[in-house]
Amino acid sequence: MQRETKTHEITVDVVIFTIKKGKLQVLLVQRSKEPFINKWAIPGGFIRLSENLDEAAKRLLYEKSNLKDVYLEQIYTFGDPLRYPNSRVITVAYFALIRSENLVLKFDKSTDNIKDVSWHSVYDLPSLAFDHQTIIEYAAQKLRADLDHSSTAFQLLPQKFTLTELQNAYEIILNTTMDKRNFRKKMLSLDILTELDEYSKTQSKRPARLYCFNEQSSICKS
Amino acid sequence: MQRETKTHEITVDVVIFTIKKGKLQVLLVQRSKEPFINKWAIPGGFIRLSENLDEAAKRLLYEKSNLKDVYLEQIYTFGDPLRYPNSRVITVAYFALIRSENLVLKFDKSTDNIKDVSWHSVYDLPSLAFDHQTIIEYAAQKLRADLDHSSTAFQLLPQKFTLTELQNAYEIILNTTMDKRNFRKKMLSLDILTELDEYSKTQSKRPARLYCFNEQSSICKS
DNA sequence: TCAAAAGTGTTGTCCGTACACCCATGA
DNA sequence: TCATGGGTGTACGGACAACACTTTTGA
Repeated sequence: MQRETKTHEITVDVVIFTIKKGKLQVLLVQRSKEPFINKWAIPGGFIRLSENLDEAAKRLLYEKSNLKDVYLEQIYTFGDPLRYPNSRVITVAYFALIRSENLVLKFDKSTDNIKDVSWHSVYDLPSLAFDHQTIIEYAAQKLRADLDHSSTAFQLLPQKFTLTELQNAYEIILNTTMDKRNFRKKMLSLDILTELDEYSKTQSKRPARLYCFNEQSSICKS
Repeated sequence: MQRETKTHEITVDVVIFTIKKGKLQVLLVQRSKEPFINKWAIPGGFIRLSENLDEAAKRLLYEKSNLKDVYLEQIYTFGDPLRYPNSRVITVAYFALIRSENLVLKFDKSTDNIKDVSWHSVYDLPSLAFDHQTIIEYAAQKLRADLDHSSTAFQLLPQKFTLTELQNAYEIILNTTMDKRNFRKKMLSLDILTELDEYSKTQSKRPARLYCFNEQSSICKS
């Protein structure tokens, strides 16, 4: 990180959320060099001159997770002069939502200066580099605020899901519990779900009906 | 603006809102040089290495309006590679709310490269430089979204105000009309207003009771 | 036949909305 | 005395919250 302290640098950092093992988790990378060697951090990187901020976030996400077509949202821009030691780095924070089933972690230790990559529950984070603790808190707060007003939760579920799975996602994100009947009534009244003629054949006792999410009232593919 | 195109630059732009003549207005500056000579723009500028983003916005606001202690909120960060001709400038947009009564416009034509400064209704904007039209739309949208959830509207009113003035502010910002009885009932039920033993002595016929806003339930100074 | 999760309705409360008239004052 | 804006209450409907039992299946 040789640089003079005369200029600002600007990065994009991406808080990657998934639901895994019944918990809301974020993808963290462990740094293999100073500053904050061995500390965990959210993935990020510099913005190329040719790309806009969303594209930069998308590229970083692809580099880490191999995933495209992921839900991404800008959260906030952090620019405290002291957030980065020995240089001025302003970062535009994003969050991404991915279905953990799809994920193939992909990282290159030599070029990325990363020692390890893994998931961590948002309620049990290791010691984090920079102001990344704050960024994750902002991200989680925005994710929760988004839940009501959009199609956010579906981004974390497989294409076909049961109402119980959907409710679990809400409960995990909001860290609360909800009444089953009220939840179903509400969801079904929103006209955003298509009832499929398929049932889950999982470990449970009674098979549950599967639904899919209609974005823009298009019919889900069966 | 001598620079190479190899680096990003980062600025803060501030959409300054006020209510004036019954309209929601923004402060715009007319550019006296290229690019976009003669076009109007929202005030902005570079971030100093020693200041964080909020401080930069605060300073820019002070330089333009002479006001301190103003309500400021980060909106969004815009970074399209083409938003600025011939260079890459990423901007962190803020909005500010000020009481127009207090305002003394202050600008220095020679150093600011500004030809003129004036207020414009958000519904009747001149042709704007860069992507500033988009930024103002984002700002107005966020301002409207904030109205319910916080003390936002009070930032645009004098310390003591009548319920009709408050309602007018809401109506102007949301570009709608509201029922007087319902509005008053709602506002009074929120426990955020202190009823004063004072009445407006303005042009109107019957004097109206004045209220003030209790931030954190502190008593307004009389 | 049992265990485990799926599925299903009703009731009360609260909040938002619609709606019209009298009051106090200055000119 | 009149014109102008200030000030007030009620009734309806929709949304949300609380609450418990039956059904279906696999083991």
